[in-house]
Amino acid sequence: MNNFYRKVYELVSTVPPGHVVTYGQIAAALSSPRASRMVGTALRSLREGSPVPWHRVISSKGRISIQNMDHPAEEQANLLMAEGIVVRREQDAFCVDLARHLWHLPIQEDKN
DNA sequence: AAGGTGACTAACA
DNA sequence: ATGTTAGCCACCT
Repeated sequence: MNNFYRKVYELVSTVPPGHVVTYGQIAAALSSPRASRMVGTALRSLREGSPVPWHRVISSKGRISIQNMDHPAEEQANLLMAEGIVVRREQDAFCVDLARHLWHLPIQEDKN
């Protein structure tokens, strides 16, 4: 099934406020650890009114790697900080304290 | 229909 | 240590 996007959205939606997940985590949960780019692509296609907490998804190094002009990294950083997430300002990008806020994704049932 | 493009990652040089 | 390269695979031209 091509519900890849939908799965991504559902998975991201399970992340509670105050926590973050990485693209790789989601990709791995969808059984393709290296398909993390697809996760980013999926989030990129989200519209403004989307219920999906896209801002809780960051790179494996805890950096905000967003490249969407409509929603600059600074805005994502603000959204995260509004949830109590510790966001540090780096030279290039913002950095989230993974050890502190990384969320453990719900375990996926094994395939039939 | 076929090929290019990524809001990524991990492995190499 | 930083810079490149290859793999991923659904979506867009």
